[in-house]
Amino acid sequence: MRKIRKFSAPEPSMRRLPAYLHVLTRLLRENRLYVSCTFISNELYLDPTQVRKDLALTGIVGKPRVGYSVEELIDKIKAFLGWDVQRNAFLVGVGNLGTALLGYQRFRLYGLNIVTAFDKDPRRIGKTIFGVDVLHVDKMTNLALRNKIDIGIITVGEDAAQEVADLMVQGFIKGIWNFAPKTLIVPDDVIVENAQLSVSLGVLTSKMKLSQTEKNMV
Amino acid sequence: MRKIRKFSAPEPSMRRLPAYLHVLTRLLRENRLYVSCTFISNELYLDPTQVRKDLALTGIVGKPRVGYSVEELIDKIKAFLGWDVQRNAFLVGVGNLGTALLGYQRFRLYGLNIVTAFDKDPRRIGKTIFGVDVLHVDKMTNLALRNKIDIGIITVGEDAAQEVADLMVQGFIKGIWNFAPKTLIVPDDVIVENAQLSVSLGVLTSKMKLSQTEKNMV
DNA sequence: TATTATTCGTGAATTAATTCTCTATTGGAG
DNA sequence: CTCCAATAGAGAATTAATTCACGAATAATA
Repeated sequence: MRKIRKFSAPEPSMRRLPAYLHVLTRLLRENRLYVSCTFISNELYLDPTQVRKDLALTGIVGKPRVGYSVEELIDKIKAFLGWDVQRNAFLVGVGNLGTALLGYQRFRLYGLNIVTAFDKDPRRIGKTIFGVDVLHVDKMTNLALRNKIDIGIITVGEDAAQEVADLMVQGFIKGIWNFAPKTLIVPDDVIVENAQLSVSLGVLTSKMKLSQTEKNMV
Repeated sequence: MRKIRKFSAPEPSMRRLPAYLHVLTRLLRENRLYVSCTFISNELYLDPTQVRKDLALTGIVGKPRVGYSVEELIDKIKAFLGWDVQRNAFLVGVGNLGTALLGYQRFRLYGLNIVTAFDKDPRRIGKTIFGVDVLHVDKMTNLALRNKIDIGIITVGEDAAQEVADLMVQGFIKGIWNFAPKTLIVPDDVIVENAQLSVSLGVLTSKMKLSQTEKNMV
């Protein structure tokens, strides 16, 4: 029996999907037509059943003894991640990180199209960075309403983050990608994904510390 | 009975700790001496028991009816995350993202000190970016051996990532912070933390898609 | 054509993480 | 001084995620 599409997926699974895509695009370049869970699990040091269950989320159906079609699998994963459609985004905060994101070509692969950037600093306003115009943040809400913007990227400091989020909500932006070290308050129908660098660094340094402690004990 | 320090911690807990720190440093600025789990859980929309268990990982002891000492809690969390000591780091790949990381002042708060940057592109070598010298990547391994480098930050493309990781391993770097969209192969005693932007973006766009589907059904 | 090895898919078992429930403590109010 | 309300802490119960075990399908091989 076919399972009914769930409205949520395990977040750990979602976080693994992009890694599968990296392996798969390489295989596509190498002109491989089929791939098995076993192969992917070896490449990424994961349990094969886990890979199978993750891939099943996308609705892919494999052939026993053969595996999955590489091309089809890529399409299904992209579709599952929502990377099969283009999404227009506004970016607020053209500091170092914001600038880097504006220049990150790879976002095209994920359907992310940064349309315009915003800032408060007059020295930045009026510039064009990697082909993206920088306007005053006051203009954002109205432009978002007029142009149907899907995603708001917040790369301002923690002090301004909530304020910027409020403006995005007013502009009917339904997805916020928040790089500021601040927990944002938004209505229920707005999705916030936090992408603080500190989280990742904390996991690394914490693990380094723990492994150091372990070594001292042995 | 006092629990013996574990050698590992739930990764979801580790990932929440930096958010606690954001709240706590704000409270410290506001001169608050004590804070309860209930307060923190309200700020961050988390379950109070979850907060309590997370904080317990750090070894903090609270007072009933009062809560935890803000200052002490900050120190314990920082210690648990390994942010109480300074770690020297090399960064390889001075593109947009690498440059942004070099200019990210906040890393000081986490004890991360980027000593030198490396690249292969002759146009970048010899420059000084945000006070950090850029050298040819061939010099990295020897310099790492001589200077005792704790962390290697990889901000090169996927094609060069493994090669760079190998050089870091040769230089006795025990922690790798990998921004390249590639799964790295390293010895057991080296810790790799992946920080691909695509993962976070995938969670956001995937959730946006799922919430859209849900809406269409209702 | 029959056999074998590989792989998918699924349900069960296990392990990890979260949430619930209760007890003990303690500062403040009456 | 006594009672009350807020809170930490710890163990139990629940839920989520991972891993195990096995049956069914199928391409390759003898």
